[in-house]
Amino acid sequence: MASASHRKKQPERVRRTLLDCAAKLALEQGLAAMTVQGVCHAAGVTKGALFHHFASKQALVEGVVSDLIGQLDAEIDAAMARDPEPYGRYTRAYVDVTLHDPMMTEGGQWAALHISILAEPALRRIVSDWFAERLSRHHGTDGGAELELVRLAADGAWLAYLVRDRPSDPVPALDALRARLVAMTLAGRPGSAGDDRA
Amino acid sequence: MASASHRKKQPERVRRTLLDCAAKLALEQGLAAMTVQGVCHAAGVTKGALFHHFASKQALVEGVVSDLIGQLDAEIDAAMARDPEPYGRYTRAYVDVTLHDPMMTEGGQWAALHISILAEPALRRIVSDWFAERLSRHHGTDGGAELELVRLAADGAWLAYLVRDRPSDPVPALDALRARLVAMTLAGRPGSAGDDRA
DNA sequence: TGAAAGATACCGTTAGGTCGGTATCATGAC
DNA sequence: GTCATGATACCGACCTAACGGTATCTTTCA
Repeated sequence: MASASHRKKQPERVRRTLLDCAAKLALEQGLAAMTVQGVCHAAGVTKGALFHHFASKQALVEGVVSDLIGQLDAEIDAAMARDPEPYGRYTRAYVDVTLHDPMMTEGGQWAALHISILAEPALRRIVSDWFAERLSRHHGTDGGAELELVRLAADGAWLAYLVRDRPSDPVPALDALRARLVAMTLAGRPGSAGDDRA
Repeated sequence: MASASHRKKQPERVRRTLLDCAAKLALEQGLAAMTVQGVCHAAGVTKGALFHHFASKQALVEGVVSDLIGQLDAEIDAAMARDPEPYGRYTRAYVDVTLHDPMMTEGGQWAALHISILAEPALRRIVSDWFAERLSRHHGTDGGAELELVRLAADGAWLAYLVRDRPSDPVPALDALRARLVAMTLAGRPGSAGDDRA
């Protein structure tokens, strides 16, 4: 809040603060409502500083998105590391992370941001590329049709919990759904009975 | 295009034209890029006319959204009327309509608009209410957990085809997925074998 | 001292919205 | 019929505000 003038200069820290504040504002009201003035004010810095660190608003936003995706990426990696079963490992991690409580319940704010991201073509590209890369990387273990169905359902659930802007429902059957989806990934594995993978 | 001044006044027609042009522009470039000036120009009227028919831009946009939802609603009703099997009738119609080719392939333009709609809280409310109403109406025939899963997967597929901004893929396995989802709705019906509805 | 970091003041654009005016329409009286 | 009259439909110039971005000047650090 206080002016950062006659203070010890910490460029990296300011840059991080800018990124964090931008993410926070975007989370609260969506990307469209996020203004550079607002970010500067939240970060206790002036526009001069912001435009010193980021060439444009677009650059700032892309930085935020990359951060977010990196975070998601890391969480998925962590979830995969805890899973002994190779078949469908990525899909399970994906379901686990995207349908994890903090992601959904915490104000449902992630929603606004994610949607805003998808609304902008340039940012959509980033997400799209990440998805494609991740998918091709695990094609060997997660290429089955039933696994794709599971991931689609997870996306749909994410979307559904996103659309209901009434946070009255305390995320009702989310855990049940997650368990069911995880079970589906295991039911289709090679050593299992119902083996109908395409 | 020509000025509608010394012309026979047709308020309803102008209103409709405004709505249609707004929808078209929103489809082409997303809601955020849709400007009242643009709509007026496309409709061959001035801002005075627009703000005479709609109290604000928000009102115009809400009108567009309501129109769109009404259209979707009608398509679903039509699909349901063609379906003899009561169990899961709504879910099948939902899958059929949302994953229908024109909705997806046609320039992928619906995507931009739908996403824009979901990005704005006020509009999200409209969609949310419609969903809730429709769901509660068919709770008797479409309340099963496996049907919910099918609808979620349809939503996920819709989202997936929406995110890929590369229209290079000619909607690959869409028909297969649709068939699979429809089959799932029929497999779980009372007279069938796998009867595990909750 | 000179380059990086940040502040302050300013600009050009563009958007949604307003406002007074004008043309057209629906009436009812005569 | 037609003519006054009030309401509706529409025009078009103007307003205001906020946004992203720039230019320049000051402070801090190595």
